[in-house]
Amino acid sequence: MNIKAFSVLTGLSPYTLRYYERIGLLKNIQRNTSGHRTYTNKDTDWVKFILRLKETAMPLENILEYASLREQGDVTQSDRQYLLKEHRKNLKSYIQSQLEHLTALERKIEFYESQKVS
Amino acid sequence: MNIKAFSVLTGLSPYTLRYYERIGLLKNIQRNTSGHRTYTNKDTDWVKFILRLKETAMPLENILEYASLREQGDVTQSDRQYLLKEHRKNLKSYIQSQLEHLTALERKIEFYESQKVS
DNA sequence: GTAAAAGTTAGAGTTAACTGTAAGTCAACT
DNA sequence: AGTTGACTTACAGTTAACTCTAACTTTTAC
Repeated sequence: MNIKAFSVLTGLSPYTLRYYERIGLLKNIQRNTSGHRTYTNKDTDWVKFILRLKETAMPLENILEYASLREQGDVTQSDRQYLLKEHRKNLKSYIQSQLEHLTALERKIEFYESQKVS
Repeated sequence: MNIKAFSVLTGLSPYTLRYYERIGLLKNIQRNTSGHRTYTNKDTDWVKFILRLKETAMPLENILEYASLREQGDVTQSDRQYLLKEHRKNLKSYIQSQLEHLTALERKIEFYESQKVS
C-alpha cells in the first residue's frame, strides 16, 4: 500500500508518516522499485499502537524508547512490559484526575443553573 | 501577594503568569505603588479554574473565550454554562476513550506476561 | 548605604510535533 | 507521448505554550 492509502488508513498525513520515519518511530519501511514507500499490515498494527500511546498523552520521545526496545527483538520483552506497566500506572492516575475535573465541572454547571431566573 | 508567592501558590512560573496576563487570560491584576503586581484570593480562584480547564486539555484559546465572557459580567452566565456543558460532553467522551486505551494496555501487558518463561 | 535578590518591559528564543516548499522523479490516464 | 497528479528528499516554516534575555527599577538583608 502506498503512502496515501496508508495515510487514509491510519489518519496520519503523509507529512507525518515521513516525519515519524525520519525520527525513527517507523523503521524498515519497504520501497518499491521506484523508491516509493510501501506499507504492510504489520506497519498498520505498529502505527495503531503508536497512536494508542500518543492518545494517552505519551510524548513521541517515550514512544521512541519503546520503539527502540522493540527493534532489539525478543530479549527486550520484559523491558517493554515494564514500560507499559509504568504507563498504565500513569494512565490510571491521569484518568482519576480527569474524573475529578469532571466532577468539579458538574458542580460549576450546577452553580450556573442555580443562578438562573433569579 | 507578589508574583513569586502567587507563582508558588498556583504552580505557574512568573514567566507564565505574565504571559497569561499578556494574552488576556488574567485581567485587571492590581499593582502596588511601585508598579509590581499584587495578586488577590479572587485571582487565585480564577487561576485554579483556568488550570482545571487546561488540565482537561482545553486549549488556552478556548479558555480565553470563557475568560472574555466572564469579563462581560453576569449577562453572559448562560453562555458560559453552555461552554462548560460542551466541555463536559467532550471530557466525558475523552475519559471514555482513555478507559478504552487502558483496557488495551492491560491486554498488551497480559500478552507480554504470557510470553514469559516460554 | 550598598549589594543581592526580585520586580518591570519588550522582544527574542525554545520545544514538540508537525506542516509546507522546492526541485526533481514516477505513475496513470487519455 | 504528454500532462496531471502522486511520489521522493532536504530543509524551512508554523503553532501553541511557554521561557529566557537585556536593560532597568525596587525591595530586602546585612
